[in-house]
Amino acid sequence: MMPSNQWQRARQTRSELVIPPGLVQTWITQQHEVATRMTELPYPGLPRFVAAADAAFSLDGKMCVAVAVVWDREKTELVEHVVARRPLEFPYVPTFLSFREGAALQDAIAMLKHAWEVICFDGQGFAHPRRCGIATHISVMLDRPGIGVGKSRLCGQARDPGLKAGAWSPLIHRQQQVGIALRTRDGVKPLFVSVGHRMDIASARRIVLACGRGYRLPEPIRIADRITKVERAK
DNA sequence: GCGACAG
DNA sequence: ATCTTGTCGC
Repeated sequence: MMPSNQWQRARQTRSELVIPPGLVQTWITQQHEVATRMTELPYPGLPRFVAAADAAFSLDGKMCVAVAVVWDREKTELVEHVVARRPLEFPYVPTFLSFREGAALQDAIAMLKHAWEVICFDGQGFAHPRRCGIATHISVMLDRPGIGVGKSRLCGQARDPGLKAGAWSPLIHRQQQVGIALRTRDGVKPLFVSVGHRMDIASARRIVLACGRGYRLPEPIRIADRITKVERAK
């Protein structure tokens, strides 16, 4: 049967993966339901143990390789990292990233033995058309504080923040602030930070900056990203 | 109908 | 995300 959506047709040639007819509608329903359960509240102080989760593909492109780490912000050192693998079932379709990578990421997070207080994700949280990016989706499932850290924008518009590290500007989507564009390093492209769950944007900004070690990405995500590229070869 | 579109 | 060469700047 021919794919019904243009984006599905465009992607399947390269990915070989197809989304069964009707599944997208149930995904949209799930996202609305999960968004309903998200809570926004200030996170007091700064967490000592910050987790992060990131994913990559195996070299043959058939597996999702997920890495979760726990980083000690006070000692600025990695205390744990774990790896989980799952077959890729769906192609990448904008706004449905969590259905492609979410299961593997949750497997990895569940493997962590060390305690953590906040978790950072590579992708949007509230800054999503249905306010349910991967950071919100997984954080709500875990019912733990989470932050979305995107390297690029999914939706909304933001003025370019000042050039100095720490500068930021609100990210607005449909008259609503959904996150911020945050300059984490002088002169480099800003990050798009948004709330995942049990968090507010001021706290998220504070925490992301507190995890910075002079690079664009906060250290826990940068470390997870690096491990991910080593593990995909195995 | 057209353009935009996390990883 | 992944592929992929040289190039610019500290």
